[in-house]
Amino acid sequence: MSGMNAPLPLDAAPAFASGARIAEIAALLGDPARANMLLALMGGQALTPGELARHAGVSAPTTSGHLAKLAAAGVVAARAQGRHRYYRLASPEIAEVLHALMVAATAGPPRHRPPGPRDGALRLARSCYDHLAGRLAVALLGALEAQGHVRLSNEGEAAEPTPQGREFLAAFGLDLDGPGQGSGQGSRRPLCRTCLDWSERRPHLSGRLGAGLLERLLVLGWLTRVPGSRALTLTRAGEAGLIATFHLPRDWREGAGGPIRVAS
Amino acid sequence: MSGMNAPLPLDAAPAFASGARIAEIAALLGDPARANMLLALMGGQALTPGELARHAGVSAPTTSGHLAKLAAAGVVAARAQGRHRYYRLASPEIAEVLHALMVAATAGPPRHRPPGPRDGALRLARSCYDHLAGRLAVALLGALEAQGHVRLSNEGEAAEPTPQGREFLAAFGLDLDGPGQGSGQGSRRPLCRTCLDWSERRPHLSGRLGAGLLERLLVLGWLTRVPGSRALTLTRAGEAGLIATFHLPRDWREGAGGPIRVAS
DNA sequence: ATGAGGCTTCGGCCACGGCCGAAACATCCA
DNA sequence: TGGATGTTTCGGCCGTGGCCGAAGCCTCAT
Repeated sequence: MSGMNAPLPLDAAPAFASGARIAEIAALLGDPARANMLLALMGGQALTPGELARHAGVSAPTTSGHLAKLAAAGVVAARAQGRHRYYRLASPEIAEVLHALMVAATAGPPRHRPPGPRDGALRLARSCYDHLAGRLAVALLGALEAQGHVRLSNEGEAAEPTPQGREFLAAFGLDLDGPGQGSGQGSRRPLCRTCLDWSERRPHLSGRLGAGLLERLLVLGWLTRVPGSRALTLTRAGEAGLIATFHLPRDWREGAGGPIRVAS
Repeated sequence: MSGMNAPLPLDAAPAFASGARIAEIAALLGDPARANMLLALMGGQALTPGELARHAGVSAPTTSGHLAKLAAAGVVAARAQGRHRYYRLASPEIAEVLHALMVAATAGPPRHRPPGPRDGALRLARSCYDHLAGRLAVALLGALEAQGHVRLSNEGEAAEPTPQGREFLAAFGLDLDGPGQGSGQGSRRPLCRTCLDWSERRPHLSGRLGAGLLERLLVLGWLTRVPGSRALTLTRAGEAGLIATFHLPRDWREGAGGPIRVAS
């Protein structure tokens, strides 16, 4: 055995998940209003009850009640700030659950799935909890791999930065050894993972690396958030920067599914 | 870009998961009775309504109603066989959701988590949907790695069989190029993945390789199922075989958390 | 200080859905 | 052919929980 026997705190208590506790969480995600709120929170930004109420299409009192339940169960966490209360997903584990649900929801039977109006922009670039997703994310991972900064293995299931890649990313402003806000239990969040992009059906980067990359791109102003949506816009400076720095191919908008028309 | 641009059928329809559909699935998992049924099905065996009724602690009519709903939504699938109807989880995607829920349920706040009676046996070896989990699974992966049959990377996030390992596993009776029963949409299930063992907090093998391995171990009689439980028993022949063939360390029962006491 | 905006609490309405017992249906066995 | 076993359908009971409007708080702006 090699490094996999890292000093993980096993003693913590490996009790088994009870059906009751699972049902408790799932039931909270199982209400349309709450599901829409949580889906909005998957954008990664903390949102106020008012914004969440609009997302869910219910009144403020109803929203307040929902949020209280979600917070009590540890699904979301709140942070008071002046006159507002900002809610966010409580942990990466919860984001995992929502992600798995999204995959199952799309992979399922071919029911009627009305393509929403903003789909075009969402498919190009969006935030997924704390990292970048969409065609841009897929293309970016491709570019990183082509440059030898990241090595993919196992049919795209796994990714790992190369030594040269670490240097490159550090120069870009990423601290790969940072704390990485894992959820409790002392479990450190993995540095680099792939996450199946559920619109592109191809992997993109997640984990601490993916999160740091998105943060950096936002700070640089290369990407900007679209208010009230998970969609992200690639600025002109951003596109130029990504092409110059990451060698993003100029035709990245042309994926295997053809170019995406962004609704005007 | 490398092999990651495999011929995946993108045209299939990358519509976005709606809150409604997500809520529909989550609501189905959000009832204690149904959650317990699905947890039982996570054992990987197809079960009859009667068995599921006992697992859930509800009457037969109630169970029947639950199963009808789950089947209609594509969460479970049924197969009639004589006087019995065998139910199983409908897809790996659903198993993924349940797994994420189990992780979230254990990782959450330290609520009271009564350790069940069969915990000891479960922690040693159990089935997880279609592959092996528990301390034995973790030790087995460690042995495979030590023998150079599998290469782990990225903090245990990823695993991949080496050429030598493929040969070894083929000799053991595994067909690594088999179809692999992925769920619809032509998406082929990954060959080899790791899955965080949520009792050991360490990775073990899943994917087609993990599934094939468990199947083979059961066929050989090295592992046997404990009726009415997800627990698996390592037979004397099995332990000897694993030590001889896989070089499983003799003291595999002694994990980082100390030996496990199996309730008598 | 006074008002405005945002959020929460309270009270009450109503529907959805889980639960069971009884009975119908299906399948296998004798 | 009859009876035993497993499964589903039907009917009815009842609790849980989502929803809103009105009113109360709190925080900030004027």
